[in-house]
Amino acid sequence: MTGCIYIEDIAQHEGQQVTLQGWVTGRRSSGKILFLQFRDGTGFIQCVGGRNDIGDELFDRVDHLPIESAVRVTGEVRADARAPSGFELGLAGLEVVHEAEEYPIGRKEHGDSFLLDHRHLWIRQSQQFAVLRIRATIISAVREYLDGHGYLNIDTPILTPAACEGTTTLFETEYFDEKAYLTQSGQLYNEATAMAFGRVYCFGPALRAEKSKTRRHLIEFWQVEPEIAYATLEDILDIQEELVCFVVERLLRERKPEFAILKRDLALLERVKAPFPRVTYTEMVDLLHEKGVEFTWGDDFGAPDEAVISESFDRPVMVTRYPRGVKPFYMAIDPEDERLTLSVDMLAPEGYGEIVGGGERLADLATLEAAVDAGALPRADYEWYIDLRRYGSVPHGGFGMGIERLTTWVCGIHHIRETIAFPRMLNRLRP
RNA sequence: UCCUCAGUAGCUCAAUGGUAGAGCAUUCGGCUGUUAACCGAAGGGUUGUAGGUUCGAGUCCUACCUGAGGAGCCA
Repeated sequence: MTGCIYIEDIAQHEGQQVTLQGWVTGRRSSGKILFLQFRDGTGFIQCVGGRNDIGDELFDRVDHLPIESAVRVTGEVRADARAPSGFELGLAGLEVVHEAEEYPIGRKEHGDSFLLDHRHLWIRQSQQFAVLRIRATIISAVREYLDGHGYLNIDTPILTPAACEGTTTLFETEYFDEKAYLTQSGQLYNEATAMAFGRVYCFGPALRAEKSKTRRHLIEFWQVEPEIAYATLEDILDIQEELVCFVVERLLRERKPEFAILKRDLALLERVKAPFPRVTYTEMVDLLHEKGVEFTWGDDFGAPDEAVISESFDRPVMVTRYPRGVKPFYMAIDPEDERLTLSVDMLAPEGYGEIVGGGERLADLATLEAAVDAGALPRADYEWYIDLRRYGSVPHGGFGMGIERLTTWVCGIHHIRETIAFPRMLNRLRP
């Protein structure tokens, strides 16, 4: 709209008369002067209006304007230390575009359940604004890194005939005359595209019908999955580390205002620099034992174990070479110890736990065939995947990075549900 | 699926087994620099559902429903 500007550009207009279009997030008045908290989707600003500046009629109307009413405000941009954002708008005029009904979300505390029921409105609130803008920048940075390093984006199907990782529960749907399942991961298809294009990644939703009910789980989550032909486990470690550092660096450059809204301690993020500690699963088991945690070698780390590990480091830690029993059938076997896989999980610091999982894949035909059979997987559905080992099979690997887990950690927030606009959780499909 | 906790006004929560209350929000009034403003007044209730115990149940018991936290599983 001509003549209108956005709050994110407000600093360039100091001293000028501008028009903003957005919504009222709050107001206070003192009879002769009123303060209007205003947002436009790019930021928040306070408008100040005197009764003399805007006239009695408008003053009284604005003084009774419900929260979240849509308005256009016109006035002079002023730098003012008393304003929360450093700038405020000296109100000269205001046009009511739509007067809202009584808004259900107040400025006092609310329960989780109430807020989730009103998620379509909750996302307007400043904390959610900050988290979702940081998420968008994470996605943008991930793509920027991969696109800039020779990776080709090739997305993989959502509807699939079989599980990628046989164990987890699948969402089942009808596919004309047969059953299909919603994807859990693009992993297997990535291996095919990597053999065609060398370096690839897919980015999209993953759906898991797990009855998980924790603050680290979503039924529908987004992940980016790079896959690289000729990559070894060591290569995968380097790439993960570089990618995470790249993303954090860009966030620190571009999203300071959002981190300020979240009151995030940026010193913790500034420490996220290579090299990340690299330790083996077996070494981590020893660490747990040293810390007095009861743990049996061969088990997978539970959430409390991951928390103990990730609290022991001041930056993400990469745990390698998990036992075969806790990793999917397609993981490559460690040539130095066949009880182990060439796998890696990256655990975020501050107790946030796993944000990346990956490693080197099985490249040998006979070993893969045996693994498929041992997993009791339907051979017919995996025949195309096994085929990849017949025509120019090479060492290769990749990883999946969970966008919401990464966002949760980077934002320093408590629950993963706030990192996606409309979270799908157990018992929650709406809104 | 299992364990724990909770459900009372639009929201967040109080209320020894004995008259159902506060703050916020709403409406009205006051206030010229507020930062989740403040001051005064008003309206607002089938205490999640169904049974049971009791002279008397928001409170105790049983079942169910809904939600939250955690476990397992995973990104």
